[in-house]
Amino acid sequence: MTLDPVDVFRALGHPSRLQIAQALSEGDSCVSDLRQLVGASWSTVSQHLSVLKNAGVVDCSKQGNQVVYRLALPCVATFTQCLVAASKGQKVELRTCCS
Amino acid sequence: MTLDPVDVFRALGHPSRLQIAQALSEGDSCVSDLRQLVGASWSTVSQHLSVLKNAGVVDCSKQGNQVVYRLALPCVATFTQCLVAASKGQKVELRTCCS
DNA sequence: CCGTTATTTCGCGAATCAACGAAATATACT
DNA sequence: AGTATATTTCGTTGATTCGCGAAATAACGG
Repeated sequence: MTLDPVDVFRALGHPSRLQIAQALSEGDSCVSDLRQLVGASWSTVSQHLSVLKNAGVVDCSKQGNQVVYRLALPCVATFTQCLVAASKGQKVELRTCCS
Repeated sequence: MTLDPVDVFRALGHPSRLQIAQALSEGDSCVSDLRQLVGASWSTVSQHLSVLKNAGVVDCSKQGNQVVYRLALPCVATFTQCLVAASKGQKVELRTCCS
């Protein structure tokens, strides 16, 4: 859990992992929901979540018999929105980053 | 030059490339300056610049016999600052992103 | 045109990453 | 304890990335 900026970028530099981060920006999720979202095997999704967690992008807690993941770096959501907007040629003003 | 968010993250997910992006946020540079900065061979630096350019993070123009690179996505600088601050446990308010 | 400087492209071996099934671990329920 | 569900870890195999030297390109000055 080093929170090295390079690790954050590398963690998000994969379609499934970015998709997971974007989903978590809308609310916490358990692994099965995320598994359905990205459409990969349990082990693959778990590995992706591990990468995101080690980079400090997400963290998790156990609730009952399932593990709930949440976005630990909200600025990732705003930055990604910014990139998505930029890819459509739009300009975006973002008030806050990092919380 | 797809400007796919995943490509942006992947491009920045390498120490040398992030270093280049951060340097360019302070001002434009030619390739030799960037080569000295990251301390790699010409071919390696050129390849890194190519990755950044294809992702839409930087662009370049020829001035005389040298190629000058500039940061095409200013929000990368603010987001990276945000991550650096977060890694030190600080909170940061950023007014604007993307321009 | 020729040499020089600046940069990119090519090709390759070494290292890292990705995805998955199988096995292991954890937790809850009975 | 024993079973079922949820998730992670392990081992492997194929794909991708990294870094570099050598060769190719581009632009300038003589």
